[in-house]
Amino acid sequence: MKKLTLKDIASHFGVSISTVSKSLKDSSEISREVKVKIQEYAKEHHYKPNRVALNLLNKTTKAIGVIVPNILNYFFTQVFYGIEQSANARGYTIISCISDESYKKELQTVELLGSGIVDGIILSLSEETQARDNTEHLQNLIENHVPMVLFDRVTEKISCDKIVVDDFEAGYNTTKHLLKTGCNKIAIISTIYNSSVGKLRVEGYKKALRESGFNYDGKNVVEVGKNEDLQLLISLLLDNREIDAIIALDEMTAVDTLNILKLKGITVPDEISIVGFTNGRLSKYVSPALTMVSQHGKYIGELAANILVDRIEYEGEMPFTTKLVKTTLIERDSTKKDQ
Amino acid sequence: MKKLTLKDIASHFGVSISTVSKSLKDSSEISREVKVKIQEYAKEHHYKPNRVALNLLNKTTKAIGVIVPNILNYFFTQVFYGIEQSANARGYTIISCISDESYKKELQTVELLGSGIVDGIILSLSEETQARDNTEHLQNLIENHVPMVLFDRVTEKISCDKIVVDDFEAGYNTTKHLLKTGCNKIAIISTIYNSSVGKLRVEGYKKALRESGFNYDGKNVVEVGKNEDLQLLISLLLDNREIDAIIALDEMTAVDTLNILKLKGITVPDEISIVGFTNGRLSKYVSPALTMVSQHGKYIGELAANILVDRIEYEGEMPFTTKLVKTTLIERDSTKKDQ
DNA sequence: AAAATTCACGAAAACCTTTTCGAAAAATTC
DNA sequence: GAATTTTTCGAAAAGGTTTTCGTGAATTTT
Repeated sequence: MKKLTLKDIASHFGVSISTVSKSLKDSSEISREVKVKIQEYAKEHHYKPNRVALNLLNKTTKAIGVIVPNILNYFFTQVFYGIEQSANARGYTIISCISDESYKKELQTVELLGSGIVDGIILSLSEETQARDNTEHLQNLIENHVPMVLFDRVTEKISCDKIVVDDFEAGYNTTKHLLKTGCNKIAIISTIYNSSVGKLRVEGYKKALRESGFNYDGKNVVEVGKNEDLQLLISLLLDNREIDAIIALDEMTAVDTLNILKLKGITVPDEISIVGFTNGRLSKYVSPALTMVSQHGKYIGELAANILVDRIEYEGEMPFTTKLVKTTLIERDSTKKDQ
Repeated sequence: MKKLTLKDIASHFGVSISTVSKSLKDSSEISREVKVKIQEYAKEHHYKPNRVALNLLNKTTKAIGVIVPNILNYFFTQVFYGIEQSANARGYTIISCISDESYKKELQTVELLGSGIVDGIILSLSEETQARDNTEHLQNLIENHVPMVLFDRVTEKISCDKIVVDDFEAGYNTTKHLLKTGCNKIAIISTIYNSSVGKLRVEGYKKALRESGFNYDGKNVVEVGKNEDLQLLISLLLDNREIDAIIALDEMTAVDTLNILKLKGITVPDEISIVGFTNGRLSKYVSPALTMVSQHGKYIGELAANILVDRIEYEGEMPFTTKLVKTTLIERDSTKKDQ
């Protein structure tokens, strides 16, 4: 019933455990005769060395833990895919966990992964963690010398390697682009106003407006909570102020917004332009196809995995780095052409 | 630089390892005085028991391995989400791997996970594995007494717990439904003709046709390879035969088909109806919104995790079960109303 | 034939933790 | 004060593997 161990094989042949171990490693210390019979027996019974024992022995697991807030979000799926690819290429397995945007779950997961079952951790903060600004659990990790890479949703309080999207620039650039196409009454719809990412995009947006001589109007930034009615909020927005462009900070909201505008008989992009964040699978297929900001999720994942493995495998001191990944605007049909 | 162990704490206080271990477990064997000073020291230095050592000791890891062919496919993402939820609720962590539809990668992953780092495995076969019909690696797993649950893409050659979508019935029902709406020149577009799933759907389709007195015409089943041009294949199909409905066996293809038909000036559903498989995020948002077959991915994931954990934790003998999960047709605007 | 070398294997430590059992010291009972 | 109990701690095993070192036997060298 139980798994075959070296000890089992040893007692079967009346030899020592070391002899079996060496035989299976084809060591020259063992006579040909003994080696082959042990090797054959092992192969026949599908012997596999117990990895847990090896992990303990080697003090390394060749695994990295990944904690993402939400796997149903396409950006994170892409990052995850990138991590998996790169980590695998470098001989590491992935242990993946979902924090579900919950601080508690993130905490539990971090504690679990920090207890030796992985060689390092890649993490993007849950929204609740960012809202509470409670990062003690991560500080513990650092003090326990667990290598860590933070991506996308990061915190200044922890010093470690980080990869961030240039969300400030992204907000700035998309706003600039909309201004160039003749829009200047630009609204933002944010579902992530608690996260660093959301705030940075809004800041970039403000800067672009100011630079072009338009003053920033806080009322044009609509915050949508978890169970709030987007349709209602958009109606409210449009009734109260004149709007000629909307920036939606996630893909779902961008698509929803498009549909709501269509329902209201508003033509996109003639009356109102739309730009969304996260270039996922939806935006290409709706009509008009949506202009989106790509954050290059897969690339970020690959980068994160490589940086982490570098740190795990490098013996000496290494300064922490923060990589800034630029976004790309993918122009489709929900915005007017640049003149 | 290294992690704090019981031994370190022991030598710091000049006591034995057992004393430290017991102190941290608040054992009554240890004097209050000694206990508190050790507990405080441990807390201060963020001591965490090494999980790898515990795993070895307990011969259990409280982790389950998940191998899916493709994480970018929404069905698998959903299953994954379900597994994560249920496994977590029962105290298990997930180690997730992607086989990328490759036999080789599946093999490697199975070997890795089978070596003691997880208590059980949940797996859906890669397409290549199914095409080759090579399941030796899974047989080894069984012989090594690693509990396993196969889902969606399964094989008869391995006896273990399985969860399958009733793809035969799904193919049958969608065809029946299309027939009822007045379509009887129904084509199928399959990107998964090598997989059990794809074949079953086509079989169900055949049965429905025969039952209604239409004879099955193999030429109406279009197989689309990885790099083939869908647009071309659809044109070919429509030029050669009269078609009034198309069943697409995955979501991407359904959406693509819709766009191709629109491009050709064919109205959906008046001239041609479309039904797609996998009720993901795309189908709701295209116009007309697509009628889709939902396979209840999240539910399947939850079921898989629960069955696996049951088997892991149950001591005695338990017969293997195969659960058949029924699909649901989600009617939207790409099919005509039932009369 | 004695000395040196090679061969073939076993013992034991190390990785870290928990737990059982034993034992010394302290406290209690008579 | 002697006998008994309680308190408090340590030694050791177990989990599975790898690796270093040691040892006896066989072989080779002189």
